[in-house]
This record gives sequence, structure tokens and C-alpha cells, in this order.
Amino acid sequence: MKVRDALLVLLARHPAHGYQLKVDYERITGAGPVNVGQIYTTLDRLRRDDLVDRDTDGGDRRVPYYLTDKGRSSALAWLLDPGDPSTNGRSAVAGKVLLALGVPGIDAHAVIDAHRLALLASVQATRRRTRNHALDLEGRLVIEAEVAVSEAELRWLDLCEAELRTAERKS
Amino acid sequence: MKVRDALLVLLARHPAHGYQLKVDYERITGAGPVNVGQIYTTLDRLRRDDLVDRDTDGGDRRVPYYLTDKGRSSALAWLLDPGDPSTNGRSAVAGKVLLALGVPGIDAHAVIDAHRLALLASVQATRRRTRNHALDLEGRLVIEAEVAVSEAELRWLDLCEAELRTAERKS
DNA sequence: CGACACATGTAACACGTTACATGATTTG
DNA sequence: CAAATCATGTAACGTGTTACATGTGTCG
Repeated sequence: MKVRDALLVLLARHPAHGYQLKVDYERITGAGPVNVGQIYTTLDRLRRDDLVDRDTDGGDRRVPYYLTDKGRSSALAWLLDPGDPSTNGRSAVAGKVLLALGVPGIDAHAVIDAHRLALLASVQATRRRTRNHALDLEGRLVIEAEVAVSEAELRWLDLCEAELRTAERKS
Repeated sequence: MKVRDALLVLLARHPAHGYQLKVDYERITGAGPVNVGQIYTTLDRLRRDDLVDRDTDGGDRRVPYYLTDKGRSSALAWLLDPGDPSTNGRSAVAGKVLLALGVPGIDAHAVIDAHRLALLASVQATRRRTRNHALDLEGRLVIEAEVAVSEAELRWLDLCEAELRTAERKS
């Protein structure tokens, strides 16, 4: 999910200035912190492409941006586009483990265990966070999305280890 | 998972030339197709950073690259590094749905349904592919990783819809 | 021979990351 | 007042994407 697309949808909710978009982006998508600078440079490019525009003359130091018609239809199209399935859901952990197989001197089980531990710790930490801060709907869904992916990775790690042991028994 | 890191690990398996790395990268990681050009530019940067080196004088048109000691330790460190948990496992679909909530004129259920359909079709297509081509260990694991993430996204979509209906009943 | 895969690159541009500069506003 | 947050930007660099140029090897 690129910042560019996220900004378009955020502006489809309501006009906003750059800093506000940064805060919304981090809260709603649950992605890591974004450098504010990127928001402004991305807004420049969106303006260049006639997808957004802005009101410079509001007397306020905050500069509100809003979607053009082109920008609005672009945002809606992106929301409904499932995207390329092969490019979509790649797991960071799976990538590492798959690459680790076949590296001489590397024990695949060690790599798997390291990532399993890290994932378990991450899920536990998330669950702890959840109990403390009473969250709203969006907040809960962000957490659940994070946990869902982590648990899928954990299950895949188990399956991976099972397949590996089977292969080792054969050889 | 960046191409740069993947190349380092691929070279930790055995020396290889650029085109070979492209083929290996696509087969082993299961990520989409990579432009070959990126492989060569990335190898240039790795060479600049003293992580890889190459033999230009082999008489062959294929130029073999190999890891330096620095490159090898860098590759191993990356394999074991769980990375930042917040940056790690973001779901493309979850991002879109979360952003879609709160967009006036957009029915969140429509977005959810569109992505559920696409994911189901993708999983089915993958399963079909699996039955036809008898796959080796790595091939099976790539497929399973893809399916695991897709199914996690499907479960999250269901949870999302349930939470939405609950919220709608309250209002 | 003609098409296609193999093989190595370059150029231009889009996007992401980090760091810095500048000043207003809020809050302890 | 001092420090943190709000707010807008610029600069430099790393990485990803698309397109093109160029030539070799292979196979029908």
C-alpha cells in the first residue's frame, strides 16, 4: 500500500492539510511512522497529476488539500481493485526462511525458531496493548489485521518445519 | 523483502551471474517478476559497498558474482533479524478496507465483498495450479505461504464484517 | 532464417528514508 | 520561559519500475 494511494483515500473522507494526513495515515492504516516530508512531496506529485488541489489563501498557516474529480475516481478505483495476486500478500518471514533453505552452514530450523519466537513475542505484546487502551472500531481492526498476519506466519512456520523434517527423513 | 537482501542470500548459496540471480529470485521467493535491470544496478551498489565482488576475466559472457566476507555476515544477520514488528506484516487488503471505512458514499461491505471474491478466486487458482504441477519442497512452501496469507486476510475480512454489523446495530 | 530465451547493461522517473531548516502554537 | 507538538517544507540518497539498447545462443 503506497502512501500516494492512502492519501487519495484519506482526502476522499474530507479535505485535510499535510500534517493532519500524516496523523490520520498512521492511525488508520497502522503502518509504521511516516516521515512528514514524504507527505508533502507526495502531495506535490498528486497536485502535478491533477489528482488533488489546495487552497493557499485561507489566512491560516495550515494549507487544506482536497480531491479533484479525477482524484476521487482514482481513489475509488484503487479501493475496489484487488491488485495483482502474486504481488499482493508476501510474508516478510516466509521470504527469509525460503531463502535460508539451501544456504550452506545455515540451519533452517534455527532461522525458523528465531522468527517464531519474535512473532510470538510480538503477538503477545500486541494483546497486552489491546487490553490497556480501550480501542475504537478502527483501532481494533488494525490490531486484528496485525495479529491475523502474524498468526498465519506462525502456522506457516510450523508447516514449514514439518515439511522440512519429512524431507530430512527421506534423505 | 528487498531485492538487495535477497541477492545477498542467494549468493550465500553459491556464486551466480546476474540473469541466474533473477531466475532464482523469482523461483525461490515467489515474488512477482523482477526487471533484470534492477538486478544489475543492485549488484553494482553491492559491489560499491564491498558486499560482493565479481570475476570479469572468465572468458565467458556470463559474469559470476560472489560474496565478500562482509557480504556473507551481512546476509546471515539479515536472515536472523526479525525486523520491526510494526513494519513487517501489513496486509494489502486490510489497508484498503480500513481506509474505505469512513469514506462518504462508499459501502464498506461492497469493498469487503469485492476483495473476498478476489481472494477466494486467487486461492482456488493457486490450488488448481498445485495439483497440476508436481512441485518440489521449495515450490510447495511458496504456495503454502501465499495461501496462508490469503486465508488470514479472508478470516480478517469476516471479522471485519462482523464488527461492522455490530457497530451498525448500535447506531 | 526467425522467434524466443539468455545475458548485460543504461536512462529516466517514481517512491521511500533520513536528515535538516524554519517558525508558530500549546502546555507544563 | 522552556520543551514538546504542530506545521510546512527542502536536500540527498536508496530502492523500485518501466523502457530501451545490444548482442549471443538455441530451437523449430
